[in-house]
Parts: sequence; C-alpha cells; structure tokens
Amino acid sequence: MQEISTVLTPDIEGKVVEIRGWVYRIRTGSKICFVILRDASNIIQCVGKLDELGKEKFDMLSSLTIESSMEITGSVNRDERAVTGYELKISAFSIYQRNDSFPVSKDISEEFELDQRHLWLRSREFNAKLKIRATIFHAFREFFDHEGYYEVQPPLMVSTATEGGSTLFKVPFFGEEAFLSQSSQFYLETFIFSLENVYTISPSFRAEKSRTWRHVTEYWHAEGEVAWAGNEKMMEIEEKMIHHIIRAVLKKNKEELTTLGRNIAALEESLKPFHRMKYSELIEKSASYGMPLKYGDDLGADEERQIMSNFDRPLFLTHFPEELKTFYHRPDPDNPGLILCHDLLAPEGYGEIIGGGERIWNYGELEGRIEKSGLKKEDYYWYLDLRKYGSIPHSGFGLGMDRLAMWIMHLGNIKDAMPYPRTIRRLKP
RNA sequence: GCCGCUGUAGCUCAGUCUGGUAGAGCACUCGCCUGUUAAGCGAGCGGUCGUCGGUUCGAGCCCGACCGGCGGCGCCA
Repeated sequence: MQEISTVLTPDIEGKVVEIRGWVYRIRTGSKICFVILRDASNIIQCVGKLDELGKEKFDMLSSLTIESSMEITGSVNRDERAVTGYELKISAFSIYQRNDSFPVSKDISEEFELDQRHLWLRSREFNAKLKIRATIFHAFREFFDHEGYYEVQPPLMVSTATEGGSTLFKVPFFGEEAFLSQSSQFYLETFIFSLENVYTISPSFRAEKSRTWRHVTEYWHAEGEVAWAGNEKMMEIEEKMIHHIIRAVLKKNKEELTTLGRNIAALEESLKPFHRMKYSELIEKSASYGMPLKYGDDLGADEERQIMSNFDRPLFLTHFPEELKTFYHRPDPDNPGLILCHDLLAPEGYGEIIGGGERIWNYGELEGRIEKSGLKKEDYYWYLDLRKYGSIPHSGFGLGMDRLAMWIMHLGNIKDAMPYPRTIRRLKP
C-alpha cells in the first residue's frame, strides 16, 4: 500500500501498486470507467475496462459514488490525458464503503460550504489549506525552540480581563463566574521570572458581535514574552520569526500555494526586511497613501487596507499616542505621550497581524494606569506582584495565527483560513 | 450597537415590477456511449415558494407583523 504522491513519479512507471483512498471523481462509459482516487497526498486517475474486469466487477466499479472509500491495485503508466500525468490501470479493487450521494457538489454557496465544513475539509482546496496551516504552526514553534525559548501552558479559564474593552465569554465555575481567556499575555509575563523567554500557542476568545472579514470569536493566539527585551529587540525577533514561517511555507508548500492560486513572488517579497515607521510619520504621509489622517486618529480596517496597499511587505508601526493603547503598554521616557509599542501590518491590504511592545515594569506606574483605566487593583494583584519582586524590563507580542494564515494563503475572509470558524451565528459543525 | 442585503426542489438560481394554480441547471434513478477531464445525450424523480395574518373570485408575486440567514463598520489578533 502506498501514498498516491509516491506513485506519481517516473521510476514507478510500469510497476504494479496498491493505493487506497476516496473516489474524487468518477466518469463512466459502457465499456470504460475512470475513477479519480484521492488520498491525503494527491489524486490519480484510475481506469477500469469491461473486457479486463468482467461484467460483474465492472458494474460494481462504475456504480461507485463520489467519496466512496476503496483500495485499488493496478499498473502505473504515464498518460498526458490524466489529471496528474499518470494513470493506474485497474486490475483489482475492493470497496470499504459505497456511500449515498455526497452532499457537497459543485454550485455551493459560502454558507452551505460552512454548514458542510466537516465534509468540505476533504476538498483539494481545504486539504491544501490544512497542510499550510500545519506548516505555519510547526514553523512558529520551531523558530522559538531553536532560539532557546520555552513553550508554556497558561490557563484558559480566568477571572479577569486583559484588554479593558473586549467582551468576555462567561462560564459558570462552581458558583463563581469565570471567563474564557482573551489573551494569555499576563500569565506569560509571570513565566518569564522563571524561564525568561517563553511562548505559547493557545486559543483566545472574544465575545464581540463582530461581523467582519478578519474577526472570529475563537482564534489561535501565538504569544511570546521576553525578559530584558525592549521594543526594538522585540520587533527584530518577530521579523525573524515571520521570515522563518514564510520560508518554511515556501519550502514545504509550493504545490499547495499553487493549488490556492497564491502569487508566490508577492509572498517572497516579505522575506526582505520589513518597513518601520512611527505613528506620527504615518500621519504625515497618510495623504500620500490615499488615506488622509490627523494626529490622534486610530487605524480602522479601511485605513489599514488603504495604507497597506502601498506596501509590498509588512510594516512595523511604532510609538502610538498613549490614548490609543491599553494600560499595560510602557510610555516612552524620551517622548512623553507616546508608547513603546508596535503593530505589525501585513501587506496586500491585510493589516494588523501582531500587536506588541514593552510592558510597564515600575509598580507605581502600573498601579496608576490600572486606576486611571477604571479597573480594580484587587483583580490584578498577581499581575502587580510581578512589579514588586525583582521587576525587570520586558516585552512581548500577540500574533493572530489565523490572520497570518489568511494573509499567507491570500484569502478574502478569516473563516476560509480556519477549519471550524466560530462567529456570532456559528457553533456548528 | 450601526448600515445594507436576503429567504422558491438536496444544491445553485430564475419567476415577484405587470396576481391566474411551479421553472432551469446540477445531484439522484433508468437508458445510450471504448479515452473521459466538474464528460455528453435522452427520459424520470423531486417543492405546505421562511412563518402567521390581511387584501382579492384567485397570492410565490400586493400589504402588515414575526422568525431565520448573509455582507460591511466599530472592537481587535
């Protein structure tokens, strides 16, 4: 038994092989039948003929349905007429299951496709997406492991919010009220006092009633926290990390990128050094980017999309005004009113994929910012404790893995970049 | 929370303006076809037109209410 991809090579030509998988397409004539078989690796056209199989076997073969599972034995030949260049001449086959007609066919709406996601995962398109996602997740871990970071596991049921404004999912918790984590940042900060450099990939949940192309209520959040690092250092690390991920995808998934119609040259542009710009500089140049902004304006989806249509690779935007960022960001001692933070905006109109920066490490300063934000000090006692016992300068970041995947695959909606997206109206399948 | 759109066969849609008893393609079943490429040709199967109420001799179509769904913005990753 072998993978279909290993059959599609010149040295197998003329040999007899056994393959197994699912019927991807079937076309029948009265004396000839084409079964295109699919497995995890690829597809191959198999041909069965009446005079070679006999009537009983031939009828059994030609009455198969799309997605029926089977195994096939036959000899392989090069054939320009076959989709993947090789054809298997069927000498024997056995059927695991002949199913009824498959619900997913051509002419399906986006909504129906989402209802049938559990079946749609089998499509060549989603097969390619899942392979690319696997590479992205693996490459992220590989990068930080190689750099000597430790992967840690923060809790997902928590008692406090990280971002002030975000809405939290409530969960009953033995008579108390718990929330699903919207970011592991604060917990990651606790780990650095033991391990110094840490990262995690874990789900984050946001109960906002968002209906946009880049928001979902459950997403994979890759976060890192680095002891002794400043904003500049943090950006250097992130740039290397993104470069590593893109290089891995280009190395392992060229075929899948092609299946998805991704412009590979455009993606390769992002292997070059990223652009860097201060918020104030962006405001000055905003008119020339076709999106005039004034100082103090925040960047919405339309603004980011318009600005990033001017860039061929990612842009680090730094030094935002204090009012635009949440309480834990560290103000710049050299530039009053500005924050030592960065957003990484993806090119080709994709916008924000990372938010990060230096964290306030002075106790009094953090205490003041918590109070100013109208939050209760008691809820954050453990977070404040970190600034009480051996506090150090440190930075961190949060990366939306699904947004990164959406950009790398050049998709129009985050829901198409993940297998089971959760939105305000979707909890199934 | 705000703005826009939508609901007819298993799926994708037409029919609604101009009211007269339900259509196409795909899927499925049967038949034909010895090289198909989301094959083709012929026949068949398939619908309480989102729900409730109203107008009318007559409502998929007009009016009202309700329910469901989609897209976009804000929020951010």
